[in-house]
Amino acid sequence: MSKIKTPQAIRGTQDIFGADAEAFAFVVETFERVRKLYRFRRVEMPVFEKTEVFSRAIGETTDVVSKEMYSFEDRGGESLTLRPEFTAGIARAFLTNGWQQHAPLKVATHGPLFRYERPQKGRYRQFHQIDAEILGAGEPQADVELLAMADQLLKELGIEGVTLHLNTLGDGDSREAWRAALIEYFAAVRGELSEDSQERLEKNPLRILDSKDPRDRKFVGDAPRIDQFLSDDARAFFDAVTTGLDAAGVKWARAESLVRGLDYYRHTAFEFIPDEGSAAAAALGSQSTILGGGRYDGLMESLGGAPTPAVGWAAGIERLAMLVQAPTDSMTLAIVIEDKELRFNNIGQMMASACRKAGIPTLVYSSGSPKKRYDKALKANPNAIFVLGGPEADGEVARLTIRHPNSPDEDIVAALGHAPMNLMRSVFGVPDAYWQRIVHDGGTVSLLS
RNA sequence: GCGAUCGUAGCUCAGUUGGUUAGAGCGCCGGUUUGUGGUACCGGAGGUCGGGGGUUCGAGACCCCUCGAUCGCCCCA
Repeated sequence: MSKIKTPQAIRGTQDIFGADAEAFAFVVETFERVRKLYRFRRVEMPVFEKTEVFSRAIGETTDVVSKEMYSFEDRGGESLTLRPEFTAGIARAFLTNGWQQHAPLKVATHGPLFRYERPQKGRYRQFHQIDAEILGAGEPQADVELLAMADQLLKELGIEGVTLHLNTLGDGDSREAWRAALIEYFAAVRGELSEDSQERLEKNPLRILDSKDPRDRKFVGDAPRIDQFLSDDARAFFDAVTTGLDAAGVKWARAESLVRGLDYYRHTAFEFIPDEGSAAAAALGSQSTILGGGRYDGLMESLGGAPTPAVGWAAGIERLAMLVQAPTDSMTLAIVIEDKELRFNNIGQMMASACRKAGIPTLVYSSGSPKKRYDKALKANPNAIFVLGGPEADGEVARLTIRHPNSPDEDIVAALGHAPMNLMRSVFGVPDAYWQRIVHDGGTVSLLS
């Protein structure tokens, strides 16, 4: 009989547990709270879509589409793809559900995304993002509000040392003119560029601007700048965004070489990036962007819809979680059942139930030797321990010992309220005043029949 | 897709130029002690040394393949 081999987890997936899971939840909870402050409406989206949703929206030549998608055929032979991002699916939903009627529509969501990449620090094949979009809003104030929300979120998460890097890619015409000028400029020095950038020259010349290779960097400084190609409208739009951010108290830095990888971006493009040398930068390894997005006025048309201006961002939950300290649950009550008689287990469960209904996180220890139970309870670092034991003196039916392993804690006394007190009174006839004093100071209650 | 490092107990790791029966700490289980419980001590369970092949009298150590992990490149959140 051969031993069954335990299957391994899929490469690049994570089983998140413990402090990491708490940090993850803290990010999501904070996002949910902040998005409500800005009245973004919650949406739930499918995890997979027809492949064309992504290939048309994101662009066939992008890395995401050309080599990172999890695509498969369903039983009907249709090509489906696990979503590599939120925006394309939301745009599809906007069109197929007639959400034009709600425009301008502010929506927020979060969940898993999938990209077939080599995993490394802060990058996974299944990863998770929070996402916010404003659909059907062409005015720069939408960009400002969206960024103000992102800025507030990071502050409420307690993330320090991160700066909003902001750029404009101009409108469609500006972007094309700039792109043409960049190709002309870099083509002239083609042979001196890095191999990667010679490749980029064909596929995505804008990306040469933020190449890390020193062979490229020496040419980047003198490369044509978007500002030279901005139309009056595009310039006015960007000015409105920047002055709006100043008014909203959002700090930002101009990043002329910031371009975003996906085809659909127009006008505003931005990333929140840790400052060099900061603790955040160290925690993230080579991954720098924690939140990124921009305006995608052309996207709806690529999906066959009417021209619809929109702007949005997404942030990696794992990356944010690496930068936050989740608040720990402050108050815990541990109930240790010392006697092995079954009825003590039941009394312990009644006590726990009463305490939990009163809002106190409560743990019950009822397995292993009495000493082990107590030791385990101590390791949970509770504010108070109730030890429920059998009778030790004549006339006793049970005794309850209350201990404060750390220091006497007023809060837990207040938080307990009357629920356990009432329980003790009804089960054992303990007077209120006595209970109050015992809980407060620690000690033993003798429970008489 | 490319590169570097790594893979020994549940966890963190030792394991000497290849040489008897593969070790420690923590954790887990059991017990003793401490006369009021987080300590200390004793004992126990737990390993096909990631998997496969090769070299050798002999491989956890060396070689090849493979899977996985970590970090970096590309790209991205």
